[in-house]
Amino acid sequence: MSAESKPACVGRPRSFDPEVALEQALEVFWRNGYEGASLAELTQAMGIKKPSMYATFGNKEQLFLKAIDLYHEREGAWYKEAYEKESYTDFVEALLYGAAKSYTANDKPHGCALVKSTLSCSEASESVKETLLARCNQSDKATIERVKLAQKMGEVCPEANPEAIARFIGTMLHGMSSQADQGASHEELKEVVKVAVFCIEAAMKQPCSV
Amino acid sequence: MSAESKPACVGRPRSFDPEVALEQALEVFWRNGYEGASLAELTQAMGIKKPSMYATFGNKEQLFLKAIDLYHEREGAWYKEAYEKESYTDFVEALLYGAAKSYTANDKPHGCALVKSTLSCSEASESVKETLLARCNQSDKATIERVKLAQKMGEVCPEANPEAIARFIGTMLHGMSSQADQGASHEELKEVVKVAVFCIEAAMKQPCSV
DNA sequence: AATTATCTGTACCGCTCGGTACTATATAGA
DNA sequence: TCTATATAGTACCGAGCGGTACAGATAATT
Repeated sequence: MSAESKPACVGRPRSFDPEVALEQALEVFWRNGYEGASLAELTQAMGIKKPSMYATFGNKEQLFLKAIDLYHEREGAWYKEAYEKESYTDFVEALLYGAAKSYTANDKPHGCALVKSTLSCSEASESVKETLLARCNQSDKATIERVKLAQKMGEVCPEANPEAIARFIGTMLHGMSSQADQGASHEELKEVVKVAVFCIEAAMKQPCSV
Repeated sequence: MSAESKPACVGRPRSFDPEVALEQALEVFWRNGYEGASLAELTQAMGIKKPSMYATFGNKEQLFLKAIDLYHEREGAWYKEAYEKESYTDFVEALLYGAAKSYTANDKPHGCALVKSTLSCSEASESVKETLLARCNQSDKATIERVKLAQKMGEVCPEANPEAIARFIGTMLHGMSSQADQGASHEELKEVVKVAVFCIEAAMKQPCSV
């Protein structure tokens, strides 16, 4: 962070921890999306007043982007773990089951904070939406590369279209976020993943045409 | 409709067609979601002033619900067609390919109006969200029944979990809406469906464990 | 022509939004 | 103790929100 990197050892000391405040803000954004979260609700959750928030984080948009950074740090663990799996099927299973768990954690808002925020951005906040989309594209590209690797290793048949398979996985993740947001439980999402994984692995035993 | 059912042959005649105005409103809601669509933008698109809109449709919420009714009438065709297919695989293919086409039509906003609106409802408009969720649940139940029928006809193995399979299909639809909203093309969505259909049909040739 | 009923358009309501000017307060250094 | 610096809190800004009161316009009825 840049805002609190200054020692600020001269004036009146800050009476709150910016990191903790950012966690509270993230929870509000996660629950209500970027536009749905008002400054009044945000600052109340953070336990500070508006001028303190502006002095520390800049404005609502920058606060949101920093909160999303924190989201990646905190909630991106299952994502990284999936990419560390050696086999392709382990990767897919870790990704989907990890999402099922992460999207339905009891003490957090349900669904993916990124997907929710991106979808709930109206035209009024296009710049935020584009930043979020750039992040999503980054993830999509990583998935494509992972599928290409699997193809090279013979785990996915050579005729397959890696972009399409990666987008299929991305579609599942987006859909699961939507389902979780609308009230699906961890058990229900696990059942969905079970179906998806069974289908994917059945397809891998078939002569490939896709 | 109830608002324009009165002949209203006494006073000054209405100078616009409520059905046409509703179509314009639907397009705005579809593009921006329920909360993201402002009355100013709505009435401008409808070509009328706010008091005319309130006199004809009640308020923003009722206008939205009527617009969603119209959405079902107009855009629900592919959905009904899928349910008219005799075989299970035809049903699944019609449903998914129909969604791919409907969600990326050139002259319309991309994605599913229902899914988009439901996801972009913050806590401020819970009543709208619950109405939309009730509709979604209705569709989900229909899908479950369709899968159960397929199971009875021997097209899906008897050990399978119809709820899980139906929710998997629903997850695909939600995910595709999200992808379309974020810019995926018809071609890209068709590729995704191709992968999904290939996987599903491969799974059907397998001894079932799901 | 007068009356009555309905619709149209302007101009406004109270409220919330994101954002800020200004004052009071708390610390470090001189 | 006094000054400089940075934060905290109050009270406010203009803009946009959903919604409406009211006066003017347009038709059928008497």
